[in-house]
Amino acid sequence: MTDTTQHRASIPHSPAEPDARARLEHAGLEATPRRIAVLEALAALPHAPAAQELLDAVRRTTRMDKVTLYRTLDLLVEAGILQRHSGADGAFRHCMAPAGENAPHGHFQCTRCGVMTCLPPLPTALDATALLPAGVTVEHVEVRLDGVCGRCGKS
Amino acid sequence: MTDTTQHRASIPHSPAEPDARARLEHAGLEATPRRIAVLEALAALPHAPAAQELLDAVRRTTRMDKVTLYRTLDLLVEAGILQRHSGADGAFRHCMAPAGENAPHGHFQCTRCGVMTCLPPLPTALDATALLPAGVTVEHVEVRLDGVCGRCGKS
DNA sequence: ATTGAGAATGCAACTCGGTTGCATTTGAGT
DNA sequence: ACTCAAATGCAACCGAGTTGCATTCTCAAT
Repeated sequence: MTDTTQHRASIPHSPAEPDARARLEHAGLEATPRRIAVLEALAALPHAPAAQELLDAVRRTTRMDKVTLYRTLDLLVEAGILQRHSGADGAFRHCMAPAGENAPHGHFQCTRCGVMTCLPPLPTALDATALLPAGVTVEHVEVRLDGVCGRCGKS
Repeated sequence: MTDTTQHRASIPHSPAEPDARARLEHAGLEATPRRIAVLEALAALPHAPAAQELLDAVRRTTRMDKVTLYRTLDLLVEAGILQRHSGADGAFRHCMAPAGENAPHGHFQCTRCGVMTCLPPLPTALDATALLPAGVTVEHVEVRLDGVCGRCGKS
């Protein structure tokens, strides 16, 4: 049968595609169409989207179930390709992990529109470890500034 | 009918009760039994509990619906008596707001047992505002360190 | 090109934290 | 005691994220 369906993500290769594929294969993961689509959609967004927003973006090019998205996000976070951050609304956001692994960055989230944006790497590296109770090990530092973004502030 | 039920929170006044009552009245809120019970339970806990854990604690002395707890927490956060923080698991935790309002504190959360503990006030006051995009206003700073606590680290 | 095994995906149903609407109860002020 | 607004309980709901299982896809070995 001739394949006139849109079951396959037969998008003409976008410029970001080879990069996404490379990142996946470098991490030892299969470079499947959905995973590439997720990475491309994420790279194209100027902020760190919630799962639903990311799903909407991916679906403009690729058919994908929400469960697949959640599993893909788990996988990519596990592989260190993405970072996961908790929003002030209790939903998670994801963004590309910066190249310099050791340069953690914080986020700003608007309490009105909910958009979360990445900040440049933190200069004053939190030496908060000095404040910790004895015997603890820190694996991850989360810094989030909540407030009102420029656009919401005007209206 | 004779009232043999435990509908009323007829706990013999605990030492923390007058304080809780004072805080509520100072904020212009009715000092109802549930609100006092929530504040007492929270003050008695050594960490910042999730709603379910707090509800369990309150129910050891007072009958309370979960909706009432959530509404009470909203109210107390709004009044500045409590602080709300996002856990790494997406659930909120609440703790007493420290006396010095201008001294924000961070939190440590164990990724295994989920317990969130308050840290001393941050010494290196985040001057991250310098990193922010133009036009934004910051209302709240959230700093969370995720890792393994002493107890979980041993086992 | 064919095929077979394991990984990836979709679908449905579910869990869990939190919320909403509405009826009932409580409690402060008369 | 009476009244009326505020507080509470109950049931039903919502959205984010998860689980189980059947189907489809990938890739490697023929």
